[in-house]
Amino acid sequence: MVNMRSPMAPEPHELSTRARIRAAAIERFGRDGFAVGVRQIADDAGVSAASVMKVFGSKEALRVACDAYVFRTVREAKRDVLVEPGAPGAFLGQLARIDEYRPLVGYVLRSIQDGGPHAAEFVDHMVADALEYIADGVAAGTIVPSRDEEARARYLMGAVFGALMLDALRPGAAADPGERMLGAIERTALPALELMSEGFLTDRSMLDAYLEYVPDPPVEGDTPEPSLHSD
Amino acid sequence: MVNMRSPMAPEPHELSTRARIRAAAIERFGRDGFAVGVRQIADDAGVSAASVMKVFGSKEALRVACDAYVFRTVREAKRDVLVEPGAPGAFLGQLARIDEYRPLVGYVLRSIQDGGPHAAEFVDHMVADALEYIADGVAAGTIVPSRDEEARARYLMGAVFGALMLDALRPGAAADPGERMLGAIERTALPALELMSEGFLTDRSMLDAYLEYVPDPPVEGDTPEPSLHSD
DNA sequence: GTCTATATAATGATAGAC
DNA sequence: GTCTATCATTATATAGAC
Repeated sequence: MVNMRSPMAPEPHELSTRARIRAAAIERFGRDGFAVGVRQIADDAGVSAASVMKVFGSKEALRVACDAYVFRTVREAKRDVLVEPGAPGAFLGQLARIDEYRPLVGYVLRSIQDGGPHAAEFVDHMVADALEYIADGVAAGTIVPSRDEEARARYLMGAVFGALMLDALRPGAAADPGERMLGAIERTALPALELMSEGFLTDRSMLDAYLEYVPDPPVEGDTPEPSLHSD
Repeated sequence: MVNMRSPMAPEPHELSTRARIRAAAIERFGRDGFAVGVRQIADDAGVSAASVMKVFGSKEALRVACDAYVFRTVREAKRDVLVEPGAPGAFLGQLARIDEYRPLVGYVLRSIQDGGPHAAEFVDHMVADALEYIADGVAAGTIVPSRDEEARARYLMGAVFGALMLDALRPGAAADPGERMLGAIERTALPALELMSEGFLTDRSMLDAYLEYVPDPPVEGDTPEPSLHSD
C-alpha cells in the first residue's frame, strides 16, 4: 500500500497550527457548508477566531487554502488508485479505503453545491480526468463509446455527486454525521452498476426519437459525427 | 393543452401583493440561493422589506410559503404530463414547455443543494412518484427491473439534479442566468438516453463482482421481494 | 397596508495586551 | 503567536408615523 496514513492527518502526533485549522475547516465546511462561522472552526481547532484570521488573513483565504489542499490530495489519491489495473477485485478493494477520504469528498460536494468559481474548477478538472479514463476504457473495449464523450463524462460526474447529495437527504441521515461516505457508496453502487451494465430502457425508441429530433449533438464545438456510426 | 399560462403568473394583469412577493422570492431563491436578503426580494417585488415581513411574518415563513406553492404546482404539472401516454413524441413535446417551469425547477434544485428538511420532503415525494412511474414501466415491459427499485429511483433522481447542478457550473454558465433550463436538458438528454438505452459497461463483471461482494441489497428496512416479481 | 427608522443579533475583521 | 475585547457591516425583525 502506498499511503497508509489518513489524508487528513499528515502528522499524527502533532500538527502545525495552520494544518490543524485547515483540517478543522475542511471538516466543518464539508459538513455544514461554507456559511459556517470562523468562530466555529476556531473552536474545533482549539484556537481563537483571531488566530485563524492571523494565520490565514481572511475567511476567503482560508477557503482557498482548503481548496488547494483538497484539490492536491484528491489528485494524488486518484493517481494511487489508478496505479492498480482496473480489475473488479482492485475496484472493490479501493472501496474499503474510501472512508479515509470522507472529509475530502464531503468538502468537494459542498463546494459543488455552493457553486461559484471554486466548484467550477473542481468539476472541470474531474471531468477532464474522467474523459481520460473513459477513453482508455473505450479503447480497451470495456466501455461503450458515446456520441458526445464530454457530455457523458459530465453527466456521469453529475450523477455521482447528485447521488451523494440526495443520499445525504434520505430520512434519518442527519442523525449520524460520521457515517456517510461508505454507506452512501453502498446504497448507490447497486443502481449505478445495474444501470451501467444492464441499462434501463428495454428498447431504443426514446433514444432514436431524440436523435431524430436533434440529429447532431448540441455541443458548442465539434464532434458532430463520431467514428462509430454504422448506418 | 390544459394550462397555457405560466405557472409563475396566475393573473397576468394584476397579482396580489402576497403572490407578487412569493413569485419574486421563488425567482431569487432559485437563482441566487436562500442566503439572499429580504431586501433584494422586496426590491424585485416593488415593495419595502418591512412589507414582506408584515405579509409573511418572517423570512422562514416566506420560504415555507414558497415551498408549499412550488410543491403544489410541480405536483399538478407532473399530473398534467402523465395524462399523456408515455410515447416518445409526447415526451419530446413536453420538453418544449419545460422552460415555463424553469423558476420552479431552479427553486427545487436550490432547495436540494441547500439541504435541510425542506429538501428532504421534496426528494422523498419525488422518489415516491418516480417509483410509481418506474413500476408501471417495468410492468409494461419498457423498463428493465432492478434488484432494489427504491435505491434505483433515488439514484436516478440524484442523477437528474446532479446533472442540472453541474451544468450550471459549466464554463460560461453564470453569464446568462435566464437561459438555463432547456439548454441544460438538451445538454443532458443525450448522455442520459444513451446510458439508459445502450448502457455503459460492455460486460457484467463489475456488477457480478459487486453482487458477490454484497449478495443482498443493503437497504435498511423491508421490500426484499416486491409483489411484481414473477419467479 | 405601506413606508422610514431603528432595534437586535451575528458576522468578518482589527487593535492591542501579554 | 495567541489571546480578549472591540469595530464595522449586514442580516432579520420590529415600532410607529402616515
